[in-house]
Amino acid sequence: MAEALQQAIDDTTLDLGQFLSNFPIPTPTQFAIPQPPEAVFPTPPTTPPNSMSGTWGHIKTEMPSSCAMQNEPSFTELQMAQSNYMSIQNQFNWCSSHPMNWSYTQVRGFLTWAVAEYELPPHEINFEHFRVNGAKLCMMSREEFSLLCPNYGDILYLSIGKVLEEAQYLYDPTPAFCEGPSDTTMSESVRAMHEEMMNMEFIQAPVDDLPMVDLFPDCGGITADDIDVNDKFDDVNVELPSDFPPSPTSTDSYSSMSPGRTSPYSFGSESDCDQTLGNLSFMPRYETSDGDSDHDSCGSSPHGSYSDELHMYDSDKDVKPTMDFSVKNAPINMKIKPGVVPERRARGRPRKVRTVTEEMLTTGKRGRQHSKGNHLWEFVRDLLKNPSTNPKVIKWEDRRDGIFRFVQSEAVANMWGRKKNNPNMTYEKLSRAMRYYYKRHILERVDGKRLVYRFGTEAKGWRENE
DNA sequence: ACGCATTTTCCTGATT
DNA sequence: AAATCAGGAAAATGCG
Repeated sequence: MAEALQQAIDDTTLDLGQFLSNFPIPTPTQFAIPQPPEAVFPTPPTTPPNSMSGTWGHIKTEMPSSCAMQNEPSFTELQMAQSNYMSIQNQFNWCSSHPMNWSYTQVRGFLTWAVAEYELPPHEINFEHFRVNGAKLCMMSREEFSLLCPNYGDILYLSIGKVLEEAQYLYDPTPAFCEGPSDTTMSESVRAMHEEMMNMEFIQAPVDDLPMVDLFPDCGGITADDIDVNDKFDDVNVELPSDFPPSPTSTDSYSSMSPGRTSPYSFGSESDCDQTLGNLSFMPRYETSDGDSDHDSCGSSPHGSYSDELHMYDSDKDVKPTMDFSVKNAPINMKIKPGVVPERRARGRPRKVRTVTEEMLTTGKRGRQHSKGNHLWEFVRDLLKNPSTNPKVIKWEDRRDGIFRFVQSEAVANMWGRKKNNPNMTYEKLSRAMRYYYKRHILERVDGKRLVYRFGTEAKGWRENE
């Protein structure tokens, strides 16, 4: 019995030394600086059965334990993750734990699932080649996947990324600084940097008995005040993994996932970046939306703010004034010409440019704009009906009168954005949509109370006996 | 193809 | 001071 247990432990845990060796400890500066834009890469073809939402490419990196304890994961993340991740268990029970925790058997289960899910020809995938535990699988680069499975390594690589993306929500507390300072006083560039940090995703060491790898012992070490606004990128070590796709053709950002990672847990190299950046094509911010929350490891290339800057340079739209960027280390076409004052961005919603390729890998559909049951007010109503969201993120103020309050406004926005495959959703935008409901009497104003709304005569289905 | 409905995005200004 | 509210404007998106 004890032997069997030990065997099981051996099978599920990883070699810590090896694990650590895969984590070159970045300096805070390296960590905080915005990464170059991420080439958009499609997600695997379908979300798991019963999943609540579409794709949402997140791969998290290790987070400081000191941070990990300060904030609980957002409800959105937990709920979605539970829904997606736990719903795809199969006979191997492979998704009952974090991929980093998987035994060889669970890895096999995952492979089995992937073969079925993506309709891969089983004879093309030699499971024996993947005789690794989950930790090792997660460490594998795209090239390694391709080596082990020449024709379908890419898909498997993306697939494990997808699974990690789902798994992260179950295991990952939001780091403290993700809730960082409200920053309307920050310069735009510092704000962008802060947003970049906020958008970094983190994976908590998934093995309970595995010591946390404290990569950033002082997670609060980086603050906006530490950053010289005018030197935002002066010491940027732009890092991209070696497999950073040059000149991506797959640009459906709504279905992008985590293209930049070499492995979900590894870091890229500077030289790689230099080689590839010049070939990248960039999309409008709206297009790159997934990337805001689509970051993977530190070697990846989150593209939120960085692409904004790029965008200033290649478009006369979608630019913000008062931004000052110097990207000494960036390729020439990524730099803002000195003295060029970006024009004010055009009003209205930025035009979207969409190109879809690699459709086989694309789950890719954006949440519908207004299909039945998909309206914002219905979504909000359903959150109120759901005991896992009410009262934690939204709650009744007066159940009978239909008055409710957003407890965690940004969490609700996050969830709404997730439903619509729009990671850029904010409470500000959501609330604008809410205000449109006043005219239609779906909502009524509740004066003097912030974050409080009331269902109107045209809103149905919110009453207890309805 | 077109118009409409429903957002989404951004903005300016006001209020809390 | 920051968050929120208000509502205009314009664009995106899906549906009929």
